[in-house]
Amino acid sequence: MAINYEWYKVFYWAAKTGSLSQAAKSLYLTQPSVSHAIKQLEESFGVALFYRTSKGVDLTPEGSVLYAYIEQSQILITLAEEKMAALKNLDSGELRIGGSDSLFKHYVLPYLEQFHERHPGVKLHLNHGTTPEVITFLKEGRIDLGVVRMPIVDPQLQITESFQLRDCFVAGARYAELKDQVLSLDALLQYPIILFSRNSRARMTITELFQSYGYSIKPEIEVGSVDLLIEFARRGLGISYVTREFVSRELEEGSLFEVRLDVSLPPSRVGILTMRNMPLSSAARAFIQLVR
Amino acid sequence: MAINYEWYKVFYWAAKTGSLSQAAKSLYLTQPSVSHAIKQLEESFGVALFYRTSKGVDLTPEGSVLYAYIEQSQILITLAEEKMAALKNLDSGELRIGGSDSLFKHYVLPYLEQFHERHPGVKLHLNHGTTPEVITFLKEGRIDLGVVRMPIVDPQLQITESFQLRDCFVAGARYAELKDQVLSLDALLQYPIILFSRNSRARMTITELFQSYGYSIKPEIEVGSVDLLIEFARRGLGISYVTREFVSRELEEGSLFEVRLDVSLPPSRVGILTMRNMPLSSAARAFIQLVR
DNA sequence: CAGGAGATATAGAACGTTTCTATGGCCATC
DNA sequence: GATGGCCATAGAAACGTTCTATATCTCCTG
Repeated sequence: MAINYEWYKVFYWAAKTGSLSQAAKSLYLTQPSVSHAIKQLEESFGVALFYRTSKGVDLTPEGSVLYAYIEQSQILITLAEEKMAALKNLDSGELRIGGSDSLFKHYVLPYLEQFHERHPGVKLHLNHGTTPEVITFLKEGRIDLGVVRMPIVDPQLQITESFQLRDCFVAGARYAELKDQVLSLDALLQYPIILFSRNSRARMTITELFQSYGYSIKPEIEVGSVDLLIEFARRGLGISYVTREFVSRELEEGSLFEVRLDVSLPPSRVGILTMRNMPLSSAARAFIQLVR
Repeated sequence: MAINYEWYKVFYWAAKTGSLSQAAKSLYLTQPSVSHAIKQLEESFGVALFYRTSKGVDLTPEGSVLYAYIEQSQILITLAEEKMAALKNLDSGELRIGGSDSLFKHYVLPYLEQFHERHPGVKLHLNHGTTPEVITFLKEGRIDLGVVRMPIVDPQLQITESFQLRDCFVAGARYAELKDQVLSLDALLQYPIILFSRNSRARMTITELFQSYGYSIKPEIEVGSVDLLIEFARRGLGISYVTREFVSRELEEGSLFEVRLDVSLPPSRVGILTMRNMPLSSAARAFIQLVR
């Protein structure tokens, strides 16, 4: 006869309490059910597991041997169930996010702080990379979600659009004369331009914009981080193309000002990427909920 | 929803094989059954356990956590089942027997040898004691079976009668003149008698026999072991009252001879005692089978 | 690009097994 | 001798697993 693992649960409680009636209570069953389950277990092994006494039941030597194993097994299952509950309640687990450094710093960080405050048991892993790298991480299962600039077109990905970002050109005190002007693209190109290095979405966007107007934008300086973009502009090395939301502090304190143009720069959104058709972890679900 | 421990078995195999179809084969189920079980487990936890891919299934991070526990648990259960099979097949386990030293030496030993040869994995424990002690051991669960002289009357005990023993008086060369005689009880009492110490069944039996004929038997010497009983008789210190089966070697080689009497001494049987209403271990069952 | 192979998901019916109630027997205790 | 607690048994009912049949998706192949 095949053994039903449920019987082990019954056996465990019967042995632990020394009473079929008690076991029945613990398991919210009736005593005959427990009696029946034990009987089937005994028949399966062809060995008696309990001595029936007037006070309850005692393990036979064979029953004791079985109990030694089953007790451990049941304890592990109990631990597993507690652990799963902890995972679901976000008392443990982990959240792995991919994205660019600048998005992390300016956009994800406040949410992460909030998330961590609410769920201190969840470990956070941040993997920075370019948008294609983030998508690869996602497809390889190395991260739970990616935070990148829109637009992204990929049928495998589930995209949740979030915050809107507007890019703009900014300059420092050195070009103070531009403060009150509205420049044409043509006029802007007379100044030294600082752009983010090639493989970024912002760079592609602005290049395409100039092309669509028949111009070609060629940066004087290329840098690899948003921080340098800002720093170079402040020091007057040129006019930087940045995301306005990332320089809000500098704009407020006046160390940078926006160079207005006579064309509008297309806004873009931050998208949260997850794998379509792949279940999300509780932590990832909770984080997306928070961001939305 | 309450978790059915059978689902863990399904989960284990699904995770182990990385395929619901494979798990179904291993468990002799159909694929939809496995799919259903996993689904219920996931619903119980409120967490996805597997990523479904075109090639099969992969554990989610949460599923991996669960698997770490469940794998151990299932391995323990497998070990338990193997151990129980070994116990039943008498590849392991133990057999605890209580009885008197003399019965062990002359009666139980050959059977034990045979048993041990057949089931070398079964550990043997011998506890010697008087008949009342053996019965106490039995009732306390310290031994599986007792080997004692009949008769025993105890409603709690299950008694299997076995070999017949006949007691007799034996003497050594010193009393060679008795070899061809048939003595009356009266005549026997003229000789020095050697008896086993008080609290033995044999002693009680012979005392009662003499009393029933109106005599009183008073030993010259009392000893505490059958070996001494034999040794003293051989050295001519008196006539010993022994179990004939225990001195068969001495009778054959002629170092002792039986002193015949004109009354017949009542035979007694060896009884194998077990607890009534208590299941026997496989080893005990096998041993009793062997002895009968 | 169409089609096949193989994977999982879903729906609904059938089957089997657990679970229950009711009862009896046993033992210890009062 | 009565009472209460314990386990075993019997039979019925309800529940849940398991099945067959089918759908959907992906990957691989001709």
